[in-house]
Amino acid sequence: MPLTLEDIAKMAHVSRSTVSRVINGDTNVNEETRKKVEDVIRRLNFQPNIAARSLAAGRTGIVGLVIPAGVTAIFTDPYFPQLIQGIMKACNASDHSVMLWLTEADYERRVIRQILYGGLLSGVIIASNPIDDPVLQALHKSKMPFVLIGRHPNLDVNYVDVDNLNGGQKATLHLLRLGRQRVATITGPQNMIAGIDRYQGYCQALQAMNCPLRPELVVEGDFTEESGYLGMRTLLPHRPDAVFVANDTMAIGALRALYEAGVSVPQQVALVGYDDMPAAAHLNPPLTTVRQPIGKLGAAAMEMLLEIIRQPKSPTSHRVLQTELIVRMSCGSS
Amino acid sequence: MPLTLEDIAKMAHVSRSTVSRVINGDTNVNEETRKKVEDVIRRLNFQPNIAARSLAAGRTGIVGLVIPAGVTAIFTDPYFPQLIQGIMKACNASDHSVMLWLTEADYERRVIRQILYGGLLSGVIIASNPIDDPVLQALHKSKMPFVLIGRHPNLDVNYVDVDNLNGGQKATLHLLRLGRQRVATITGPQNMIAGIDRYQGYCQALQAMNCPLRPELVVEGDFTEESGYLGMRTLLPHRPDAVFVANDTMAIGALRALYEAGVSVPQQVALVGYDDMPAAAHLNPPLTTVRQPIGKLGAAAMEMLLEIIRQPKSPTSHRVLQTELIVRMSCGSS
DNA sequence: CAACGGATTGGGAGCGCTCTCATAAATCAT
DNA sequence: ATGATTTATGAGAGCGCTCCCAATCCGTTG
Repeated sequence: MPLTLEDIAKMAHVSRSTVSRVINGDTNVNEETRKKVEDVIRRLNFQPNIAARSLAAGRTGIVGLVIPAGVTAIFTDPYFPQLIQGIMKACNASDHSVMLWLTEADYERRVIRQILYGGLLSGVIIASNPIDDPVLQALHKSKMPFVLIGRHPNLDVNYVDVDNLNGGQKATLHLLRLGRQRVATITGPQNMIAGIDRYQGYCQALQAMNCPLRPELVVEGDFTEESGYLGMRTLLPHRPDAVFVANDTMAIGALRALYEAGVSVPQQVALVGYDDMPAAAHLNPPLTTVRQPIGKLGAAAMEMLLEIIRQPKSPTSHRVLQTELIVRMSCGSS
Repeated sequence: MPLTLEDIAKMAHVSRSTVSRVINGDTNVNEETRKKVEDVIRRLNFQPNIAARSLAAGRTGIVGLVIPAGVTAIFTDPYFPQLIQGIMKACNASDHSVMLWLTEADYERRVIRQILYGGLLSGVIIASNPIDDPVLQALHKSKMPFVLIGRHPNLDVNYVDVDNLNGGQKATLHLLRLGRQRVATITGPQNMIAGIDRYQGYCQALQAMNCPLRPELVVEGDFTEESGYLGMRTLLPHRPDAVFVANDTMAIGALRALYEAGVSVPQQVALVGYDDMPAAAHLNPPLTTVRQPIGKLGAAAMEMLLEIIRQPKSPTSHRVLQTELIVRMSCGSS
């Protein structure tokens, strides 16, 4: 039913080869012939069979996007959709398509196999939250071009990231400069680089201001609302007067705990979040937070991947985007 | 570099055909032979080339997921990730893969071409928000198996949906039964079926309770926070004592408008939202809302699609999931 | 004992495309 | 005018798989 190269060739009175040349932009085609063929293609709405092309040529114009499904937090805040949107924009612009893989542990081996040996992908973008993600490991050992979203502490891989260290630092410094004495933090999971880096930023800010790092003012969360709520309850007895929460979703949970405990924000406890999710501006009080350019991050990843596919042997490349502190009322600065 | 059927065949001392049979679960294989072949496959981590299989057999095990990118609201609340997650779960379980397409208007024609003529897809799930989505139209005219998420008022197509009419009805009735006299609504866009149905539910509830439908108590939003805020400001002069807001994101906006105007919730104005997004429980006051089983909806869509792929000529099938009213404080019922 | 049938297996064709090579036509240098 | 080079096109092979048909083997049956 669908048309083939041969059909187009017949209609344009040329050979299959010539049609192929036209489609792939080969320069060795007579201008007139090209016009003729392009005409037929447009008129019949012809689309070359992707599978056949893939088989014959090896390249496919399809990139994989791998997201670990274990991270439930990803599905409660808009990080993930924004990321995808950024990637897809860049994809559309470069005439590529995306295959999506949510890797649940049960299917991990299959996913790896399909990605590496299925022969369908030109490259992969992997939003690898856990540092020791098996898919990442497999990818790293293979020669499949790929880009990691979020830097990796040990592996020498291509990545794009936001400057989480600096972001955590900015947030904490802001609270410190406002005169807060006991600045606590609810961190992200310490097996994810974003969680680690934001926490390191917190530590460095304390150091820079000559404040002691009090272990009782540090609790680890996992980016979920629930863990923010519990974290805040753990923190409360130690009387913090400010908290840097490593993402907005946890900040919402923290806010709930504070509200229940009758603690006023920002008077008694100031709060700074991270992400600037849309709801942040509309919390009560509006949340001061660190904004990260998530859409841009996705687009940057895609651009980098295309570059790597084009130039497979180039040295690993990194791209780090900056964050911005959005001051609202929860930090009590105004 | 990657292995082929032929390689496996050689190692197992059988023919390419036999290996193919084993892989595809053909019963006409000697038990012993099967074991032997499966062994080699497992040992070498062999994965048949998807492109080649697709080319030879026509079927691919890949389904397309089409989401119109125009709908910005999709990216501010977790509807979309939850949907994807539901679909992917069903996909993993059935050994299928997903290609993702966000259709921006600029690339619509290309997307349609690739989906229909690329030869790579076994079927398509389309979350068609606008009723007159061109991709939907094209799909409907083609013989590509597809399932629509959200029913369609005119087209006879396969779909899964939640019972938005009933949901809107339940929410409105709840307010009415609480004794509210002037129940307003901020609707979703009236070119999306979800927006339409929830509004119809509102109308039917009024009717059932013999309340007049007052046009000044109805404003149309577009599912964004901003439109909820503006909608509420439009409504305020007409002194509603309750509002059914067609999604939680708009409810957050409405809440902000009420807060700014110094109107107390739920004392002066009661509020019910729709979606039960995770933040809903943590707003101030916690939001009464209609919960829909989004993940299940995605899984149901995938299951239906698999069914249709298997039985292409069966009559169109529909599946409607029910909603649940989650009562919290914003409706003032307790 | 020849003919027969089912259970297994192997081989060939072909899916629609790209790529290399051969050919033909056109251009250039000598 | 002849050979050499460039430009434009076509033909054939082959990517890795599935599917169909033929071949083989074995146990049955008349």
